Amino acid sequence: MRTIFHIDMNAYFASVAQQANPFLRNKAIGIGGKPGTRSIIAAASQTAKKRGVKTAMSTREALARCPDMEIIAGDPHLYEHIAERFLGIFQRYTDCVELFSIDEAFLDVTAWADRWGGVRSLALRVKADIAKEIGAHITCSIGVAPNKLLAKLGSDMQKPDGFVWLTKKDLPVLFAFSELTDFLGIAERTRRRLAAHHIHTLLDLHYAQLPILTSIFGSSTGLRLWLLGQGEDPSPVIATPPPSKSFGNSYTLPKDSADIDALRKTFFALVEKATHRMRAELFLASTISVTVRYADFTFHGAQGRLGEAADDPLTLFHAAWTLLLPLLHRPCRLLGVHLGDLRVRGSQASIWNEETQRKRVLAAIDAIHERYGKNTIHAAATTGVELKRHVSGFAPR
DNA sequence: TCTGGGGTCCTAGGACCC
DNA sequence: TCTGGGGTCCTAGGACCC
Repeated sequence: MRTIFHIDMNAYFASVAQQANPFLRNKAIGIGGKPGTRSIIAAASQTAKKRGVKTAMSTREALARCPDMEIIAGDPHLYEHIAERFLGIFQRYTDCVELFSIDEAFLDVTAWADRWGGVRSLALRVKADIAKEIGAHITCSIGVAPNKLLAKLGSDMQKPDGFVWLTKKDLPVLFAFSELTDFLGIAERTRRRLAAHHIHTLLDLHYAQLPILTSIFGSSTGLRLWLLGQGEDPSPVIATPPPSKSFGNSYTLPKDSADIDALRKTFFALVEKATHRMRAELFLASTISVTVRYADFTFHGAQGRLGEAADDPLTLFHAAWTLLLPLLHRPCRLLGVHLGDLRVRGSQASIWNEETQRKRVLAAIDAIHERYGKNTIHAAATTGVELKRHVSGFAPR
């Protein structure tokens, strides 16, 4: 039997803001985009939550419910920096820590809990370390269970600053009092599909036959759901983060637009951003995909394979734009680009001067962005003059 | 003046090959 | 005139997570 911790930082982005700025403490704050930018609340303080603000609510609706809520811009670098620090704390207590997201982690403490005086004592130590070293305004909820699925359920059961220890013996009670969607991996669509087959509760799922579930959902998802119905989750805690598989950026326009020139500029900036992040991790992309969300909220996309893996924004932009252009026949709400099928950039020096020169130019652009910010240097292609020539040279597959 | 942005994984269906 | 089946790759889209 394994002993798994799931540690969830409470209202993480909002707590970080309140930890950093004492004036924000005990106030209704929400982390989100500027009002007027069709943004949502990524995190809300406890005070704001009490007033009806929920995570992922549109900023507009949140302000309607809580007019004096202060909207604070997110600070991704700070979140990452603090996440590294609590990762460091967790790693003192076990060698098996999986960072599940920026504010959550799974710990496999099977071999370690006794060494730290047992499960409860270990949980208290972790909480104490966070309070002492990161700040008393950043708290966490800890769920403990024999697998990740139940540990995650446990951390959700008591917020903020919770501690819930679940064992197999608790399953009948859990199944009787939880909703299907309380479990990791079941959201609204799956709930509806299950309901269409007369599976409405966790007990229904518990008694559902595996062949039925696989016939509805396919072998992989069907098996996962069946295991979920048994309270089982064999997935291990994976301590080494897997390499990135894609880099993407998307942007919701302040207003729906069909203005090709304006869309091109916006899109170029997106490709540049994704490319820059990819280059920073020394990858080249072999596939490129684009997405559009229209005013009616439907998504459409296209993808293509590059003749040769690339990492420079111009090549990638020209490829992406060729794919995107046919999709821009009606007003767009969102544009997105994803770079995928990544390969590691080789270190071999090019024998061609032109290639070396190109790489130097790109390195210089990266350095300028790094030092002076993202908007300091742009390709002439954004003016549209050189663009046509390049675009005609690319054939999507 | 409804509904973000970063990801991962899965599935369905078609093309193509043997 | 009819016509299997398996495998792989590719694309598009869906579902889910925080």
